[in-house]
Amino acid sequence: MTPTSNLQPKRRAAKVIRRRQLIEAAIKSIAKRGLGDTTMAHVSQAAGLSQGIVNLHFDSKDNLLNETLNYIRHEYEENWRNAIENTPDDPAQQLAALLRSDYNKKVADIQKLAVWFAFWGEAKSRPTYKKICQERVTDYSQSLTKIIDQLIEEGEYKNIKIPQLVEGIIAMADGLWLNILISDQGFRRQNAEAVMMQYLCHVFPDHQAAFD
Amino acid sequence: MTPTSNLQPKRRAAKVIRRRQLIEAAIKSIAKRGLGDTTMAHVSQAAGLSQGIVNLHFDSKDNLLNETLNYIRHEYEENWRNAIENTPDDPAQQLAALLRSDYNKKVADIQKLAVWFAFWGEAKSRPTYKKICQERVTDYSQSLTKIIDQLIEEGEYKNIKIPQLVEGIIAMADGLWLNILISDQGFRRQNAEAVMMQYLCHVFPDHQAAFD
DNA sequence: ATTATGAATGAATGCTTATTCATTTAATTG
DNA sequence: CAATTAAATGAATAAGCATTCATTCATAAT
Repeated sequence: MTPTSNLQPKRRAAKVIRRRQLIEAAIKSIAKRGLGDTTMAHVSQAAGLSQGIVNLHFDSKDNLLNETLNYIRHEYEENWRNAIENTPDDPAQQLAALLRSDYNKKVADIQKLAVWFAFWGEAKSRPTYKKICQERVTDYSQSLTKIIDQLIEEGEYKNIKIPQLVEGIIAMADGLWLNILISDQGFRRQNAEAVMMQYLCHVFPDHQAAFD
Repeated sequence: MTPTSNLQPKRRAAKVIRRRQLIEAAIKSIAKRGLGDTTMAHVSQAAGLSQGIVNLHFDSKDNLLNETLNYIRHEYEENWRNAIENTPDDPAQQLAALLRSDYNKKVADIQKLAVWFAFWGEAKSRPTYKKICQERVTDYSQSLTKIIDQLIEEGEYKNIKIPQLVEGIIAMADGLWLNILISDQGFRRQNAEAVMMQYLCHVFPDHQAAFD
């Protein structure tokens, strides 16, 4: 038996809750001050707890940050998988739902975007960050490709290079996040959604109804 | 007369050269270690100079980083303005040239991309970074809009919402940079260019010749 | 009620790092 | 060839920070 499996249910629950609480405090601090200026003291204070608390639950700062990135990645994936599941089994509608999900209040929240960009900014020199960021894209593009395959067959579209279209859509989706993050209040989630939908209208002109 | 204008030519030149040298050392270090792990010692060592040299030429680390961002922003702008100037006065060709310029060896170099993302990652909490990043986009989108206006008139395209198209193109351009940065050797500059050109083909089907 | 165990605290530690500045080196001038 | 001025050095300083751990607090078990 491992030490953790000896814990009583209530205590084990408390541990999970505290970890989430600290991750959310980390997100807040990263959004407020950036990754570079976020200290352990900031995180523990934001959580209303004491200095040593992060080391107690995550061993190190590095580990906390890895888990923070993992957390928003899973939240992101859960969000788009939900969107697909709760949409009728029609390619065009599914495509619209998948891409609209990127501009949900939950995931396109300005704090979460700040965190994504903070980690992307360090990804080149941090293999762990890079890997998690890559995983996010591979899962997403698999689902996206499947839906587009169906839509192209259904609509008998010609001359569409699928991998390039998928890469283009994902690129635009990320770039619109940047626009939301950087622009001063001018560019919002709904705006980003509209830009993406116009793109889809151009590529799939016979299915414009789904993208309005 | 200001103190600097009293300087002899040789020494004044040296000062400018040293500053550029230090900025380039900063770029190298940021690409290698990230913004968060880049220290003054790293920068001065990369430049082959002594500890205090950055403070001598830039006063502070903050200032060096601001100037570094400024530097790549100007390089970026110079690059696309050159591309437009060296292209025949035809909207479709100019559009292609402008967008291809984003994937030049010079500006889409992996080190420079790492620097862009490093600063974007901190932009939310650093007004100076944010401002410079915004300026980059406003200048670019003005030129882009002008060219697209012409192309739409020439081609008599209907139902194109110009501001949204411009935002979409810029978003895709930035997102493709992210793809180059994050993907392990899989996705390269030419690949990104092809994705973008396919997008333009979809939007401007009567001008596909310019985008091949 | 008592004991045992896990959770949380926060002061102390030691390392890292930006910045300073007295000193050295190099170039320019008269 | 001095004398002057600018550029560069690098050891010393001081501030900030992650991490540790002896101690306290809270909860569960007996």
